[in-house]
Amino acid sequence: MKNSTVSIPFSKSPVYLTVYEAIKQDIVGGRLYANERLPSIREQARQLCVSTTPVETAYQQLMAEGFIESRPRQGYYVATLPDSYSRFTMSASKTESGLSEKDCSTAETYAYDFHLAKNDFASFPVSHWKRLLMQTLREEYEELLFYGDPQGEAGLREELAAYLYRIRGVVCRKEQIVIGAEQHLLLHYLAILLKGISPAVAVEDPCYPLIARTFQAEGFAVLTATEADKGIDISRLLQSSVRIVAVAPSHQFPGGRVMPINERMELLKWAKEQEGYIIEDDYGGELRYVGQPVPALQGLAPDANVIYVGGFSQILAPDICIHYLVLPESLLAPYQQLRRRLLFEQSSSRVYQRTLEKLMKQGYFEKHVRKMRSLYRRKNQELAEALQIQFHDCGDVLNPHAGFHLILSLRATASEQEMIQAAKSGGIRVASASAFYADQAACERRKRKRFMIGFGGIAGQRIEEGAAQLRQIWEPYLQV
Amino acid sequence: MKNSTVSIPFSKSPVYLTVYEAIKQDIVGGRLYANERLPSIREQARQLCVSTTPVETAYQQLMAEGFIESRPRQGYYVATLPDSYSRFTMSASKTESGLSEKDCSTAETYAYDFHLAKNDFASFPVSHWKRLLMQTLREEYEELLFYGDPQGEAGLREELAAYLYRIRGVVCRKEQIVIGAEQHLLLHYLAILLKGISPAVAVEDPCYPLIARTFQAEGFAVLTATEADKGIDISRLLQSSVRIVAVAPSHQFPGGRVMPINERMELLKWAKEQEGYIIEDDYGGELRYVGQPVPALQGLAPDANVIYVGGFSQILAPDICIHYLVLPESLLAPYQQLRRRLLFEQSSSRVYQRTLEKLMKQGYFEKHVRKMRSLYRRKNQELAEALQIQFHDCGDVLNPHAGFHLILSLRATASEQEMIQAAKSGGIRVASASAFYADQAACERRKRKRFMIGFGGIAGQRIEEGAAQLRQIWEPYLQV
DNA sequence: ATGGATTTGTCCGTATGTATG
DNA sequence: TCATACATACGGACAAATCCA
Repeated sequence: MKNSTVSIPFSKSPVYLTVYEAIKQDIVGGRLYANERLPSIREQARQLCVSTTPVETAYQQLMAEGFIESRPRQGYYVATLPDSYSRFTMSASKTESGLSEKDCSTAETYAYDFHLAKNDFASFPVSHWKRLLMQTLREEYEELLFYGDPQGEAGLREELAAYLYRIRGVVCRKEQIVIGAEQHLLLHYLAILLKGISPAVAVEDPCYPLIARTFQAEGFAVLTATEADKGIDISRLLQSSVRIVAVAPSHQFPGGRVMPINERMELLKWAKEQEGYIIEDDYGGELRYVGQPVPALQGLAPDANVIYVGGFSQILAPDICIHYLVLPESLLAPYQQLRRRLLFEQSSSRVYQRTLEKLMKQGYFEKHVRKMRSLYRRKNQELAEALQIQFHDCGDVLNPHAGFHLILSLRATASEQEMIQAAKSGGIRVASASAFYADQAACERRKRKRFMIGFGGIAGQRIEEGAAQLRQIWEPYLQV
Repeated sequence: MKNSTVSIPFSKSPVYLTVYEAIKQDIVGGRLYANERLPSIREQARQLCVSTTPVETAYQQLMAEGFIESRPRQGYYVATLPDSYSRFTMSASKTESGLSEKDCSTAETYAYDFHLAKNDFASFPVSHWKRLLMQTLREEYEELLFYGDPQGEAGLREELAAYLYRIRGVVCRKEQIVIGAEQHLLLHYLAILLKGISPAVAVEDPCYPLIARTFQAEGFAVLTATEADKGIDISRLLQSSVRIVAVAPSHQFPGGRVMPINERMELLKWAKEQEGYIIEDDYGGELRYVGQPVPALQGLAPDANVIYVGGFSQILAPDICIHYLVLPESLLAPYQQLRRRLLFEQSSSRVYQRTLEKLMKQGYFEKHVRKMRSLYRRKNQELAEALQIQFHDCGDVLNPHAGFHLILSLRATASEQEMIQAAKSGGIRVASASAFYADQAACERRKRKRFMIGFGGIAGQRIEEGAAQLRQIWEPYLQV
């Protein structure tokens, strides 16, 4: 019988762990062979000059992990390990890989940042939110620590249903609303729910690609339901077997086109006759700067198969992590089934949900929406005017009526990518609109280049300067 | 030219909205035909005895929504609507449907609730959490209102990597960690990432069905990698073409089996040789009541293709909504690609992430884990003893070493469902273990029925009573 | 056919009551 | 309390289309 090499150095960690580690390493390192007998607990304890307790604990732990086994009244024996062990050494490879994190950080700084996602979250009603948040923590926290309604807090859904009716003309019961922490997640549920409907989904051209990508990942084919920049082509839908259409009727991306009422009606008629489904993307539908917000498609036919999609990330702040679906009655039972099948839980914080409910109930949310609307209206107008002045001789500002950006259409000789790079070199961030069109080649051929100029992230006073700077940088490329 | 039926009643709402609504209803109701000319702004204003402005505003809004069109210097004309309009009347159908909400509420009350999901969240370190949360709100809120790192806050991931190394033996860099608000969501990402690897995934028998269901929804076939209650059968894996295996090595569900080291080694060897992937579900891996927590499989071979899955819902509270994956290096680039393709955002609140980071950095989290462990250890032991006393003549308590529940194995004449119903009638909630086995028929045939008895949601003092009550209720079914 | 008067959509400066901070 | 901002409403100016003597 060979002695194991255990010895106890000075150490802060408990004795039994030291013993455990030492024997484990002996086994791993091949210094103790399979089926070899370990010293008995008493003997080991004597050798190490400790009591039997830590040795026994160490042996228990080793046994629990399968390193050794106990043969009652015989002793502890080393278990049989595959000989390939040494291949998997604990190489604590904490070295940095070459993987850059540039996509993660938004640390790049621009003198003039006309990016889209950069919204004016600074106008978030911080003080009210904090106060209501603390109130929730104070008054309801015990209850909220436990699992809640997987579909979302009933109170919030009730408040939301009322809000959607008042401001967006959406007609629904709170039972139709599904709360979730992320857009893709909710659309993923939806894609699964609609899997039996048709193998393809139709989207607008152009459009924000989120819905298309999510459905694509779920195995759907994607086709366009429109000619570029035109309305929905019903005959096209009828020719194909597609029975799911995704639209953004109150603010098509990126151009901001509003779907006219007759197109809405035709789409609803199509859905009714073909038993099709309409996904209504209404992100930012509250923000319209000319006249009233255009009521949602869903409200025209509350009993039709329209799924309304919205959220609070843009209008309030991303930290809220609350988005929602409004499901038609026909999808309620399937959704409940799906939930039980996939075993998902609510992904949004109950505390945040309750706080948001208070914010809405007490009217602060609607106030905030109005404030945002007027703030953005001003910036939108300033930007439109500044661009008009700078580029009136070679282009136009399109549809500056809603959203967080507008479209600058220019007669130019260079490609959009070249011009964006030039702007970037000059410290200005703008984006191309072409990326969102189905036919990239057609965009290339177009004489008129289109850029998305966001006004969310830039200070009002810097808009005019930024526009002038942009004109100067782009001067060589423009066709006056 | 026909007069429209607009009239202005006493009303709180603005004139222009009244006019807008009236004309809209006239068009919708068919009282105004397509291409019909509306009264000019001035004429309409005269008739209504208002100024031109509200009329003009109303017309603008109607135009924006596509109900009417303007022919400059000629007049406004009603647009062409599909004749099917009347079918889509604004039926404000706010009636209650028969749809019950029973699945949503957890309102059912039991005298003795031995349910699993009901944890002792009451021991959540509320005061520390609140304090740190407020600190975050005070000091970092402006920054946190904007979009953050889509993979999760770097600071939290760093802290988490250190914690996982200390407590679970997981070896990883923060770049490998992906934060998300929900288990299914993260597993959904993972399923897409692994789509090219193999068309099937192998799971343990029994196991918690979350991973299987998620992968199934993503189109994977699911097969079992074990005989019921046995270890992973490598030859079985080799026979099939499966190259993805999901396991819970530190605490198999529901029995609590710990995967012995040689099985771990063989599994890792299999993964290396077959270029397979191992998904290590480590929910509740921190909670072991006998000896130390068993280190994670991932740490045995940090450079192998092991995906470690964990979260804070069970150990802290569901409200946190923070879960995580630890990806192997081979999946980092594919993950970044996926993120750009699917355009998903971070689904967990940045404020919560930062607060959790502080909770961990300042040691409160580990303190909490230790507290939970000793609390659950006590309750676990009390329950095990109580059940042992009550049922020693007709069954056993299996493996009461970890997790939030233990298994009561009983010789009984009735089916598990019958007995659960009987318990329910007596005000006691317990669950069946059979639901988690692949072969349901085999479970039926088994003489020994298995129940999952949770101790999370029940007060320590009520355990003994509850066990006695349960014995009394089940008396008729037992085979002594 | 024609030129002037009228009507039209469109744009703009201003006033008022209400809400906000 | 007071100053400010906003939504709403008023009335007029302009240029293009239309009508009519």
